[in-house]
Amino acid sequence: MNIKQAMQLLKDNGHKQTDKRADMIAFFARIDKYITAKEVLEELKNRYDGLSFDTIYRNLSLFVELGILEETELIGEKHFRFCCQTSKHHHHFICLVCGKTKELFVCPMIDAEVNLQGYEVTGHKFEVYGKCVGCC
Amino acid sequence: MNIKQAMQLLKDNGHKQTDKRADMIAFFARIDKYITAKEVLEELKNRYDGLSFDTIYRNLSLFVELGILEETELIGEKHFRFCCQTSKHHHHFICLVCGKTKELFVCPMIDAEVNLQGYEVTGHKFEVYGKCVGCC
DNA sequence: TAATAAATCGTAATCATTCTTATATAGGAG
DNA sequence: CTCCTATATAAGAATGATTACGATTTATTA
Repeated sequence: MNIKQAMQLLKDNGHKQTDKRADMIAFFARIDKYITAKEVLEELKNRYDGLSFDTIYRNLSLFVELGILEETELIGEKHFRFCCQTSKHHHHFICLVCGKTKELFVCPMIDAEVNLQGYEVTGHKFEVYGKCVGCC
Repeated sequence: MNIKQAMQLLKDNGHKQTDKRADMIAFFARIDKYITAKEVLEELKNRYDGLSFDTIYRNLSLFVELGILEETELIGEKHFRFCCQTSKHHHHFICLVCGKTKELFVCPMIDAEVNLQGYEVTGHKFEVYGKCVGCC
């Protein structure tokens, strides 16, 4: 994912390209790690006086829905990050201190599905948690 | 994990063996799937008038801490299940309709760790989601 | 430029979970 | 068996994240 693509996705799905959305997307592209809704709010509050968190939350879900952001639950709170550029299927190591990630290209799904005949598989999650090199 | 073991773990760690704890543990052993705190509360409320949800929550975290229960976040809510008898490291397919699980004995961690030199790995999660045979 | 559908604000409401304080109880010491 | 003390519990308030809502504003396009 990149900024242009993301803005285009909004338009293509009948959504408006507002300054706040552009700023949110630019922020995610720049920071490139998992952050909370609160962190997004803090960042944008500087530029937009009286910014409502309803706006942040609504846009976060919209972005996830459109495939602009990916979402995961860390320590009881939703975290979001800009979808990777990498087109190949992969998973993440996630630093629980700073939220930075590292792509992991191993995936056990092919092996797992052999044992799931008759089951309807709708998704899977493989995440490795710890401290990144910078946070150790 | 089994009921006897669980009760013994309480005693060994200086906790009291109350009727409510015994009932919670028995319930988890019997139902054998992922359930929410609310479902535990509903079950025990029949037997204990004026049961506080604080009691449920406190005991749930205690049980997780002692390794009696395992915990995961499904659809924005914590779910708990009795730890499997199986001693071998494994993961789960989880039915998002009924909470039932199926053990999966593939794990990508060995392969993943090769790419995580210099990182401190503290945990990992591999879960497959969908509908079980009974819920399809 | 006007019309309109979508976005935003401000705030209230909700939902799961945790905290607090007073009371009750399990389990060990005597 | 009885008392003592640390632990557990009840009741409800408090918290923190998230969602909902009616009124207002704004981006788009015709």
